Amino acid sequence: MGRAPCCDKANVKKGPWSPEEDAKLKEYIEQHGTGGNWIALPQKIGLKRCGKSCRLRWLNYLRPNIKHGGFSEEEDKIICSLYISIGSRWSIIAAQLPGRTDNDIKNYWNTRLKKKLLGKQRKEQQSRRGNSLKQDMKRSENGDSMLPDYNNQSPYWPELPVLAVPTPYSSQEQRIDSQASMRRLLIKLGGRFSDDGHVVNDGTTLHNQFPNDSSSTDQQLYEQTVHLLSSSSSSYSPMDALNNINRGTQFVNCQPTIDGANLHMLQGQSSSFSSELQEMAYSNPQRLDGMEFLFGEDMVNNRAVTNSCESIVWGDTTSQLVCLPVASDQYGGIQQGMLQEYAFSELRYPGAQ
DNA sequence: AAAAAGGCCAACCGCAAGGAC
DNA sequence: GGTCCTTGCGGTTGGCCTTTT
Repeated sequence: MGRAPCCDKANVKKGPWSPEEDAKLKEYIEQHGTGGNWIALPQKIGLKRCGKSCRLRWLNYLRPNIKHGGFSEEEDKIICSLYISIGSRWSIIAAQLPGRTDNDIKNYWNTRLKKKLLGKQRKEQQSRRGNSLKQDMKRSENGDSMLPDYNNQSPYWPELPVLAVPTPYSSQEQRIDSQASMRRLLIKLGGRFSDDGHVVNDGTTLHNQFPNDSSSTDQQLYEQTVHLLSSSSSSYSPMDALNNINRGTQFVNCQPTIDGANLHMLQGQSSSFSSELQEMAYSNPQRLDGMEFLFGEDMVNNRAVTNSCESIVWGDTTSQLVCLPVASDQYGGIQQGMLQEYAFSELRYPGAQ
């Protein structure tokens, strides 16, 4: 038995909404609310529309305080940061941008922001490649390796935002709102708060909440969000509330989220763009200066990482909340990074090396 | 000036989660 | 506990608009 259709498809209008339909819907909802039942709503007001369509129209266009277009630099940064951190969870991203809808952000990302960032990065890559090609040829003449000089390249990383969350808060009220917002976000992602408002994070809690499974995106999502918040500017107020979380907390048997050999994505999201970013990050840990907020101090500073059997201690700093990649036995440290970058570059610029 | 290509965005679709019964 | 229904979400599509050839 198949699923029952949510509405009578034959008797339902599709396509763009007319001003009359908009007016009907808006007027009704403003006066009566949705009544908790979108499916029944169009019949009540005599609209030949599917309930889902009404809901979408209301949420994306008719409800008050909706902003369209004109994304600010600040919003760009937030979107980029959150996308890199949590992937295409548009509803969560939208929740951090008042007045923006998930659909709007999704469209904006797919049509503009993604290209903007990749374009920048490719441009830099090309100009750098021109320089390094000259160097390679010079080395080749001297009998040196043809492998690129990884130590002398300028940052490969695109000019991504360096601030996870902006600091537009000028009043205490806004700070509180923002804390509440972040709190809701963390709860949504699986976090819990004790009565005093602190995140409950006693090790067992988290261990129980998230299955011991490297594919658990919720766990990773939670970790990354906390990390994101904890690494942002100290002037950002939600951190005041979150700063002390996770002290002494352990993720028992926490699996690394990036497998060194297979270049798994940080959070297992399916976005190829995010994958590209993560690959770049992983293959170029020495180039992540200033990107601590996304990848953790250790990764940025090229310090030791844990292996899959170790617990990750959420110590005095929260910077280790992101599970870091493991250098497998097969490859080692810098060599691995070089190999991966070489392969990645080859993929992007076949025959260029 | 016209056609083609590309960009953009509103809306649709199908799936999954969660609640009600 | 199982089934049905509704909601919410992310991916995709179709059509309009703009730019390029």
